[in-house]
Amino acid sequence: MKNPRPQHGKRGPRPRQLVTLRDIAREAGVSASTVSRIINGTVKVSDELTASVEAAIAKHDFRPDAAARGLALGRTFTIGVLSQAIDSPFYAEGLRGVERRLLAAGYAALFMSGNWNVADEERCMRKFIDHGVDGIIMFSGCLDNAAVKDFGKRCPIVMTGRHLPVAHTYSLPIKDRLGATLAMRHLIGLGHRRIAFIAGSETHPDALERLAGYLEALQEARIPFDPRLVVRGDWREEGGLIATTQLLEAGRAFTAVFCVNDQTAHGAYLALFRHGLKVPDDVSVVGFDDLPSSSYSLPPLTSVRQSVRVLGERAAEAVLALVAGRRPKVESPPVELVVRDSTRRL
Amino acid sequence: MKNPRPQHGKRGPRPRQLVTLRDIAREAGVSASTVSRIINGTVKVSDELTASVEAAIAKHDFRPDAAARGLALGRTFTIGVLSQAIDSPFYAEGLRGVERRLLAAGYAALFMSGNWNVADEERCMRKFIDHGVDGIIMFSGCLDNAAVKDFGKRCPIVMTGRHLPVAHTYSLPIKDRLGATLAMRHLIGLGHRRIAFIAGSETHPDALERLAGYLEALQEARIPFDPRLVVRGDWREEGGLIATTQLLEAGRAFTAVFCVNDQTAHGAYLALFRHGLKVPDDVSVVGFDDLPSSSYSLPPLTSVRQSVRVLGERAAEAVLALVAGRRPKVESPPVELVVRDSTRRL
DNA sequence: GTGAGATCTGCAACCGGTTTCACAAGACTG
DNA sequence: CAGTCTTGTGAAACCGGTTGCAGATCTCAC
Repeated sequence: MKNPRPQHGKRGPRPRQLVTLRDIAREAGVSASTVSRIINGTVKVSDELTASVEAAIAKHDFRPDAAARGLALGRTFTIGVLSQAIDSPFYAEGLRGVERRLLAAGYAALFMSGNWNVADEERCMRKFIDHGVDGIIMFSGCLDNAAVKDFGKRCPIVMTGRHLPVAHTYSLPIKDRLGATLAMRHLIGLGHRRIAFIAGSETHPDALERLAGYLEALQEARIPFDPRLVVRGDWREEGGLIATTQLLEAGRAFTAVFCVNDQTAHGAYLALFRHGLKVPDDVSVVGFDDLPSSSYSLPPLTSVRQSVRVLGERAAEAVLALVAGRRPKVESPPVELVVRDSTRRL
Repeated sequence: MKNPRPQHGKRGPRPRQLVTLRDIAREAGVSASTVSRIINGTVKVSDELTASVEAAIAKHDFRPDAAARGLALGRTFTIGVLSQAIDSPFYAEGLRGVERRLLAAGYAALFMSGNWNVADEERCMRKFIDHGVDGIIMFSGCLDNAAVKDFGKRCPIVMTGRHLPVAHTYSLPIKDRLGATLAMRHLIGLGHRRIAFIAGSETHPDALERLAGYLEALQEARIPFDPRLVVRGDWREEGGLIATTQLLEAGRAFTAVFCVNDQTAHGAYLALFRHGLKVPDDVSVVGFDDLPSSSYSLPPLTSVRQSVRVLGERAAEAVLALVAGRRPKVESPPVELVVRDSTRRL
């Protein structure tokens, strides 16, 4: 005699499957294989049987068990998405894009945050593998290439930012340098010569490239580089606040600030505000990323826009292609400068 | 003769499991059950065998297949988390809290966005079920009670905001009304009498409760309610901008604005700015939620704080308890008013 | 009427773990 | 030294889907 299925709360963790494919098969008077075929539409089944099976499915609101299907099929229809912090407005935009695209394809996303440190990133990646994701999207992580390559052996990976020539891996570059020069040319075109730069972390590739763009634009305009106008931030408001305060208190003369990203610019705003300086009357400010909130800052911020949301969508597109065994054919979204009210002609 | 395992890109979607538990067993000269027991520590196994099995595991970097384990165990160690939008700074904070707590417990989170509409929410919930999540966290959804109850039959649910008396369901109320009265009392205490309110959507329970708090505080102070001072927003910057502009252009006299949330307040800021009004000199503004960015708005925003991150952590705590068959013992985080520079005495 | 071909369906073997149960060996008791 | 109790291990049966293969039925042509 078969013992009854374990009930909910007691010991059995889940009530297992309430109703299984074989239950449906029995009820409809067919075999399990037929039910499976009808659900997946893999082979033509007579209308008669289809109808009776569908009736049984509807009656019990049957949904095939994900784990069982995953086991049989060898895929879980889940993609791991690694960002640095889910509550960073920058990454959030990207995740949004990823989510949309994946959902449309019937995939779900497992989001995890690397917190800007290697150990956490590694842990996340490991967890992705353990959860059996079909693919991984990495938003410009700090994991070294060898490690990524290693994970790449277990499942396809799409990276934004970095380029990595590994099989079953795809890279979606971010046009950091170009974006930075756009911002700088804008300021220079308005007559600014003393332009400060609030940088990101010293190791992050995106940060380095943006700095490179800053330098390139200066050189292009034959403006001598003054290292005292470059201060390190931390990608966040706080860093921008501290760095700008530092510049101001050190008495550095500057008429404009280019910030490595919008959050930094918001911090800079506050520092300027506290020192009684007005944007753009006293100092012009340009950001990078064009966060949604930036069009609501006071004054609305001029910023470099490379839609992170679109980047996310494309990354999702690419990872789906990899999973399906196709070669992805997607490009990074275009970069442009969005001019608002935080910059003015000298 | 056994045919070789399918290779990566070609036909088989995934390379299946590179190395299985039975492979390890064979290599270590033991049975599969022993390996399983060693991995999970369910039963004591002799040190000798343990050592040789662990060696084999390490050698091949073996990781048990999630789908297979999920099938056998009846759980997937995955929790579905429904918010309205992953890129909303409000929800992002909550998701962050959820993520932390779940990760610590070895669970992963499947995040999905309901986009403030019932159809999407329902679709998300269905997807959660299809993916076999062990539990669900809903951040104040708009799904009706009956539907939630229905999903509750399939897996445990924790809701924030709403209260729902259903088995295997737990609610974590948000102290909307109390928070709103705190904000209002602050303004009234500063001498304001003409206080506008920018509301949220008309149906959302949180929005209604905050409105109720607004009314309650007015009544408490014996200030007559002027319906023309209440305008509907949409929880976002844009709604705040439009609503405030409307108030200003209709020539309504007011000395303070209480906004249903911080994003709305940021929109209000911009509207006031565009009309040449200064905060707090001309108009005082109070928000709700105390988003991280609010301490960087100009001027820094006075706001009601009920840590959404902590709320997320507690929700995660609760859902883990439910999954384990325990009764959750968690409470909503406290509410307090954070006074910054956007309000002044009349 | 029979054979070839096409179409539909069921059996049974898988996917890769976990767990019940039985059994063997060692530890204790009397 | 027989008998009971513990303890460690393996064989085999699950979990709930998918799918290769073979057999059944039906069509059509000669």
